[in-house]
Amino acid sequence: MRKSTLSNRDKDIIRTLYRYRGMTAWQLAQKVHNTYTPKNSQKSMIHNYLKRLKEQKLVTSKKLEDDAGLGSIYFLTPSGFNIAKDLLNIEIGQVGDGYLFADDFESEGYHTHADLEYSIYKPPLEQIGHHLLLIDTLIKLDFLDKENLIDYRLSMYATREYQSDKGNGKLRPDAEMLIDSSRSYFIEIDKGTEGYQQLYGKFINYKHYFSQLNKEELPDAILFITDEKRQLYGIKRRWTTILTAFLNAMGSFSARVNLIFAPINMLEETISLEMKRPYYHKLVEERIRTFFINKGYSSVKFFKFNSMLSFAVAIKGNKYQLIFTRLANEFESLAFGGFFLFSKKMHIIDAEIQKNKLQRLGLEQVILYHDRKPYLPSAFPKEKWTGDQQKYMEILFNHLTYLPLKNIS
DNA sequence: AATCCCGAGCTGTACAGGAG
DNA sequence: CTCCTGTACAGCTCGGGATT
Repeated sequence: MRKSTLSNRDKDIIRTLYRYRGMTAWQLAQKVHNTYTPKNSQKSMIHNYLKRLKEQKLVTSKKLEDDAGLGSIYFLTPSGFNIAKDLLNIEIGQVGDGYLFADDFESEGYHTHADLEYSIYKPPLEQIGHHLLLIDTLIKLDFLDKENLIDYRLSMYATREYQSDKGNGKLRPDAEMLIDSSRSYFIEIDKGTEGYQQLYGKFINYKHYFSQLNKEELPDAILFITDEKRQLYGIKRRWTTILTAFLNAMGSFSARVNLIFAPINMLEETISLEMKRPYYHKLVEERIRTFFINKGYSSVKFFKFNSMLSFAVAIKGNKYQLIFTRLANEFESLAFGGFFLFSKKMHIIDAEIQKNKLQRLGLEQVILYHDRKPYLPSAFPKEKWTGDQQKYMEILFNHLTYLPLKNIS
């Protein structure tokens, strides 16, 4: 007979279900066996344990509807939930920031887990597909080949309430990710169910939240993750809708906070670019410099407007060329948002440079890319643009050069 | 007290077969 | 076909008790 005490495996499974709320047997096998592709035997072992835990009424499950895939989602019952709190040494009323990485070597006085209510823990059964795509994304992050530290926390910890001049609000991203403990990203799972108006409302909420933060507190980006199927059909159309809603809603924040869109099967290269972005910025400067020196300019200088909006100036005699430059991934917004702000501030920038008795030749845009050429929508839904954006877009497409970051030799 | 032995329970593998 | 259950079993650990 099996004793009623829990084995280490049982405990591991309960802890994992506490951290990730609800998971499929496959996802659980990935985490518990610490491999991205569990073997059949490892999977069947998880089933064995899950069955026993279900008999002990610590775990329950719900069959998935067809649209969310086959199989079941497993999660803790209220009594399993309480046992998990014991196993994780969660004290009554404990507050934790929810970041998972430090969990295994928790230091004195620092807690990752919080004493949550069961109702907050219980996975959202009406949006199972959405939740499972989130868990897939997080597990994929775990198994990335990475030299940088990536940490994340789920929405139950990432939610924040705020007060802005537009009133009180609540921001509830699906998850939040940290690279190297400092660069922060909000993660949104996109099942394609939200239309333009809902997306616009979502970004307006982000804008209100951002508007009451200090500059240093702004995240690097909002990461939109979509499922794999979308890559085959309609990804560009979907991206254009999201991008338009973002640029219309965010105002000047679209020049500071990036919006990055990636189907889950492109997560590796997207995250890999994010990890190396600070390093790549140096390469960008070298690349731009040689590009313009080769075009006959005598020197190239780099500046930042308001300590954030970077641009370059190439000088030839007493004339200069103004250069807007960005490193961009296939689907991201910063090149657009940055260019909008740059266009608005251009007269100030010009006036500053012209103090040195220089005469402007023109404006040129150079967008650098690493793996994939950035996708620039050829047709934006014009009727949705607000203000001067249509005009700026047309300027952007004028004199636009793409440069690969790596020298193609 | 140190050593040895045994068995209970834990862990992992394998396979048959039911349900959908 | 996949997901899941039921079952069998081998290897291993660990603890209790007997033997030295």
